[in-house]
Amino acid sequence: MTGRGWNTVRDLRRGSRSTVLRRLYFDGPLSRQELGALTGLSAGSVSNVTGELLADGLIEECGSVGSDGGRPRTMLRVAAGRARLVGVDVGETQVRVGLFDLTRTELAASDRPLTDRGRDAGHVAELILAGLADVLERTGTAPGAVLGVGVGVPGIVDQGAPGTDGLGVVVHGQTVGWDAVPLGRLLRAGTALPLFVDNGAKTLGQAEMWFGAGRGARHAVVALFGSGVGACVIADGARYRGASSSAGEWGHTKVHVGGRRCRCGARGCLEAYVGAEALVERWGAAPPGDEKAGLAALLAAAEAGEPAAVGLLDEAAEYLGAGIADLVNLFNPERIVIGGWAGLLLGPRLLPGIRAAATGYALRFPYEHALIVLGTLGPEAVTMGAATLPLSDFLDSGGRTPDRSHLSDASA
Amino acid sequence: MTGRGWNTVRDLRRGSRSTVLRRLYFDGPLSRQELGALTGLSAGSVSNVTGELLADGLIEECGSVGSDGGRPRTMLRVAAGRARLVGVDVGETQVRVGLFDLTRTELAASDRPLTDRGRDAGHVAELILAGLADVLERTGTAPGAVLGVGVGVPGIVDQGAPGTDGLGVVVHGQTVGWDAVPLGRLLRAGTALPLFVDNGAKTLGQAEMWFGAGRGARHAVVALFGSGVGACVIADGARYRGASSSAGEWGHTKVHVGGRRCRCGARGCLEAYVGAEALVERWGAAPPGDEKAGLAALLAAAEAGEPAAVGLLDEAAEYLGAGIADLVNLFNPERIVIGGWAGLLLGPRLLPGIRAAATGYALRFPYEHALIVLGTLGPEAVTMGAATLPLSDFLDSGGRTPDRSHLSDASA
DNA sequence: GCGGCTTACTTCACGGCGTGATTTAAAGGC
DNA sequence: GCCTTTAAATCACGCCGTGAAGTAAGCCGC
Repeated sequence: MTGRGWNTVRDLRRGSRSTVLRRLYFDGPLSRQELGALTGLSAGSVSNVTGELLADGLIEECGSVGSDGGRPRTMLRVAAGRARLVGVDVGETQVRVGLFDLTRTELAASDRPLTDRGRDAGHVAELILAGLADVLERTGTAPGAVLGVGVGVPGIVDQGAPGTDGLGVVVHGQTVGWDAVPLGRLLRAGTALPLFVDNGAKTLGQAEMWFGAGRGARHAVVALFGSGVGACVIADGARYRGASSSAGEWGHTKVHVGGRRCRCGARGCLEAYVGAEALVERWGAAPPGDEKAGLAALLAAAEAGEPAAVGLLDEAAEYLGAGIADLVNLFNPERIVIGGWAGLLLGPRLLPGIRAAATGYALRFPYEHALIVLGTLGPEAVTMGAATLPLSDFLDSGGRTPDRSHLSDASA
Repeated sequence: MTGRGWNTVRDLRRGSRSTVLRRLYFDGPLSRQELGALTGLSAGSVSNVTGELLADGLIEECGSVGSDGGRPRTMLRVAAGRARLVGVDVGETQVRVGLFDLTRTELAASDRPLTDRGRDAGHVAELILAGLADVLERTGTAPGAVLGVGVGVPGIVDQGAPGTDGLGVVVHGQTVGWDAVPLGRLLRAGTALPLFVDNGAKTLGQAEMWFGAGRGARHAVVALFGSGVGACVIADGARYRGASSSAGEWGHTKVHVGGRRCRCGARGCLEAYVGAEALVERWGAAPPGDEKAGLAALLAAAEAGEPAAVGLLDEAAEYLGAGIADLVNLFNPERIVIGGWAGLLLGPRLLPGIRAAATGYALRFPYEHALIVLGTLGPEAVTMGAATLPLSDFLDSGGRTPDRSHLSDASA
């Protein structure tokens, strides 16, 4: 433990650069003037810092707007083309690799279906590396232009010792049969790019917070409703990770002590009642195999008024409302975003029921301060969310382009 | 929004002073040498900062220890007598005001029973102010020597606009019938001292974290088990408050959707199964009136092997274990501390059952990183916890003794 | 179409910061 | 009594953000 690592005047500068860069990234083109008001920096410092960022090519001027008879404001924005980001979604049926510019425009993507070796981590690592090489080559992107590779995976991600550049990352994915898979090491063997690995649900949540329904909230919970149920907690503007990066396992909250058995082994988990897998299984009338098709069929049956389906969905709304009430009581967020592919599908139908149930189950005071909304991003946002991992690092560092000259000849 | 308020070199100094002061406060006497290693500051800066703090009288030298043939280290510690703190516990039957020195030695205390006007906030404010004047007078403490008054109250505390020095504090206490009580304004009318108000459970949790079973943990949850059930969440070393300061309402987590009715109006809350009030009521064999005596009687009956009592407590352990599993899954803490007066009473008996239940209900990975322990502080720690509120402000500010010259003639 | 006005931005002297090298202080060992 | 060892103080240096003063670049009234 070495204090808080905020000791030197140099850190002050890094902080200023980071603040300015973040503002420009999220709040679009801004003049130096506005930047000063927004960041609390003096006009002199803003000039100084923006001058540096301009010289580094990280930001650029983009026109000017008149100002009431005075000198017009020169607008500044992040230079989109300066660097690129890679996001990877390790899903249940495929591995998707996306290449983005800094303003999250997708330049290329590569989908590779998981074969039956899908549970083999080495195979997954190969697919990731192949997809990475593919998108880099197709877009003619030099490895040095890539800020980093963010990977969203199923399961709990143990970040290992800090400062090892992702090398110590270990993944525990009970549902895909990964037990302490050293994904960091597997990937590091094939690329020298900076690596950032996190749980896929968390990267989707991050995307929803940065670009979707969570924008602007400082305290929020993104509830992810898919085959299972998870959550991504944002406390004071930052992902809340907990002691070992596994915070937010909402799906295994107990809603019926001693109740229905869950795939995690315990009884009475929320997931055992409202997870897509559980819903389809409990309905029993869906063609087996394709979970998404099954859930869509369940929804269609409910829309058609079939009592069993209606009852199941009403019950799911009730349980989700109770689960969300727990989140409201415990985290006191200003916003709850319902995302995930199942949330996207069932959300419009379930939302009124969820709100009604949550109203009854949550404490009045925190509930009055919380807004329950549906996510606005589709499932393809997982890659984008994964790409926010290196992006976040980039913004935190104030736009340091790390010295990666060793990459010039190393292949990606 | 004005950036992060960490802009000037002056803030850097404040940060250094704060870091050094915190270290000295929590990790006892330290030499400048050790201080450097622990804070990450260079030897020069440590000398500089400690010199300043010595000149301000905030710290003092206390002997020296030899060092292997070299110049001996001069030890430094916080000067206990330099300033004083007041902590107030607004309980269900009395108001307790405690005066402490900086090292939390209690110099004086004043208990005032709540009359039947206990639900009247104005009356409570009068008792607090009377107790405050009492302890100050008995110890001959000048108001200017008091860093601030921390008050722990039942209910949810809305801090109001920041920077108003507690003036905007409003308390919503459903259980004591307080609806939007402007406690800040009521107290400000009687004292000019800095005010800090928070939920009593949270102040007790803070005390447990600083001086009790939570010491040293960065991520922890203090589960408070009393008449009702609450929790104090510590994320990354700091109290997690949420959007409107009401985070941690663990007692109303749903353990049985649609189950037993809770005093909050909802059904199936944890509190309705394991709160002391609920336990005594469900047992039915206790003399009415005194809840603590009733719970003690229940415990005695269980120790004597009476089946109804044993069953009730076993069930409570099961529910508490499930509730703690929820906390482990959602917050991923490294430690869970069970506190509160009922926790103090029943803890030793319930702990094995709680651990067994939590093992089964929590996910394996986060549970392996979490330790469930009993609190070590008695209920009188609420006042001490309340006193940590001004203390925390003092340490954060790097030991600024705020300019309160206007207090010299103002009575407390 | 020219001087004044308004607004945006840049420049710069200043005080303050932490660092790291150097110097001074204070012990023990021989 | 001198050398070694360790702790702490001192100081020049480079860098920071501020705030005041100066400059750039448009409008407006005449």
